[in-house]
Amino acid sequence: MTGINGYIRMSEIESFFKSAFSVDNVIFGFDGSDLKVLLIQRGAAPFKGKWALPGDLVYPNENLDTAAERVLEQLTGLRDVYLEQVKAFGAVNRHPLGRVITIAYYSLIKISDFLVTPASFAQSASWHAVSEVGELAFDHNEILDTCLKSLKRKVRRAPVGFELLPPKFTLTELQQLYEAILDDKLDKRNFRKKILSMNLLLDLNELQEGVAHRPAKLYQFDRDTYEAFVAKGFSFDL
Amino acid sequence: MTGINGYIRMSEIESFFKSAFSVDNVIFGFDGSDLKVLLIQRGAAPFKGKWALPGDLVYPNENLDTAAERVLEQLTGLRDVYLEQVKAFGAVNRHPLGRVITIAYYSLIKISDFLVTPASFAQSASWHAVSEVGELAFDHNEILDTCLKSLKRKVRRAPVGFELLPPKFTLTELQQLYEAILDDKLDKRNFRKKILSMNLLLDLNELQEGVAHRPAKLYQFDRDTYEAFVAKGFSFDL
DNA sequence: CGGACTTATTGTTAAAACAACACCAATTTA
DNA sequence: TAAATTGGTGTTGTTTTAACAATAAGTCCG
Repeated sequence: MTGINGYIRMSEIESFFKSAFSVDNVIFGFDGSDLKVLLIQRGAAPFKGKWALPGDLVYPNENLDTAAERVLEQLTGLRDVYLEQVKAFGAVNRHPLGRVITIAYYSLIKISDFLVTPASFAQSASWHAVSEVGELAFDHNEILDTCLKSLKRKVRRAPVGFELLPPKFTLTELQQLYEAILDDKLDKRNFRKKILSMNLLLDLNELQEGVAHRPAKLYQFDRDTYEAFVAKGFSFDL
Repeated sequence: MTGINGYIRMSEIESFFKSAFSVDNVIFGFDGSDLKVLLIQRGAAPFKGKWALPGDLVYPNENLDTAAERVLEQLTGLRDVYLEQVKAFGAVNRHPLGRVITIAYYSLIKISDFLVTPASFAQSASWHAVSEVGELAFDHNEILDTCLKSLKRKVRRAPVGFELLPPKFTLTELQQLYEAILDDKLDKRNFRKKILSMNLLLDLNELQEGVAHRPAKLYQFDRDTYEAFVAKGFSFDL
């Protein structure tokens, strides 16, 4: 159906409208060696003091995606960020204060863009290596797991990894990012061959600076070429 | 967050609890040549008379998956069926009578099992070829599209196609199923080679009966072997 | 019973993708 | 100028994929 289909009485309808929904956002970042997730420390019950995914109730006149964007912006000040809906979590008792289902999203942000923390509650937000996250509030461990699996799948089939890197990056940095996400070592020569053969990287003819060894060439993701390829049925595959 | 995090007033909380959620279920079947979807004709406003996906509001103390199973069982009488959550749809105005977000699922059933229609509203349910579905109620065309895309992806990476076939089937039937889902012709020899090399089919040493031509061998999906493979990290890929 | 009809079954080959592997180059620093 | 560090590059054998067509086993009809 969806909804009110004539087979339930009006008095019953009201009891259905006693639920709420929220969005929770798994915000991923990459610091050069680890895949990280942005968590907040809860300042109020329930689960006061526990680490949790940033999230909020969805306003009555707000679209789900908009709510997820709002949560992200309130916490990081960032807009126009890569955002993907993953799954709804709706176990009856997942929220101690009532029936709340939550729609899980993940975002990919450039960790270096996250300098200030505009929202009032943000002073208690911090990055945690995904591999070292402890017990979270609510069912947030399950949500994080699901989003991480979803990211692993996604990153092999669409060039979303670039969302986590600064605009200019080296091939080694890119490889380290993939290794962190996939939790697996990749062969350097094969990786470079494959990535470069896709023609999605623009060689900037610039070199790294300030490193104590041979500087690497800097590249930039060529979004225009990518979108032209996609339009023609090209599929990224790693 | 999830929920009530201390940054909104109680009076505001109540207004959040004026929303409802539903599940909608894209029930796929296969009739030997077309991929089909089970639709119901709405008997009440809104969208009275329009075809729609079967769905219902989620009971206050009911899990999402359970609700999707219930919708399926009420319509078809079937239980223990392949069911997958796909996405939440929550545009503010998607439901004319209030804020209702819906969680979309798809199910895969053996069309031959669907003989009787126990639910009272089921007399108006019928199978429609996916390629010929017209305009549906609500945002159900979008939901159907999304579920179909999800099925196409899934069917290449996990052996779920078997859920749509009777227990005994021929390789040609299996191939036709894949062709219907993927909307693409496959090479017969390559298809058979690939499928058989996975060792997921049990040769029953039986032949088709009642066909006006050379009868084909019958096979059965070997779920035990599949699960043993999965446990060892094997991945189905078509 | 034989020929026409229909679908089932099977193998080869060339091209592409993949996996495994090691050495020299460029820069900084001591 | 030598040591340390990371950057960059090719080849080969193996596997996978894609393209392609002839024979086999039954049924049906005359």
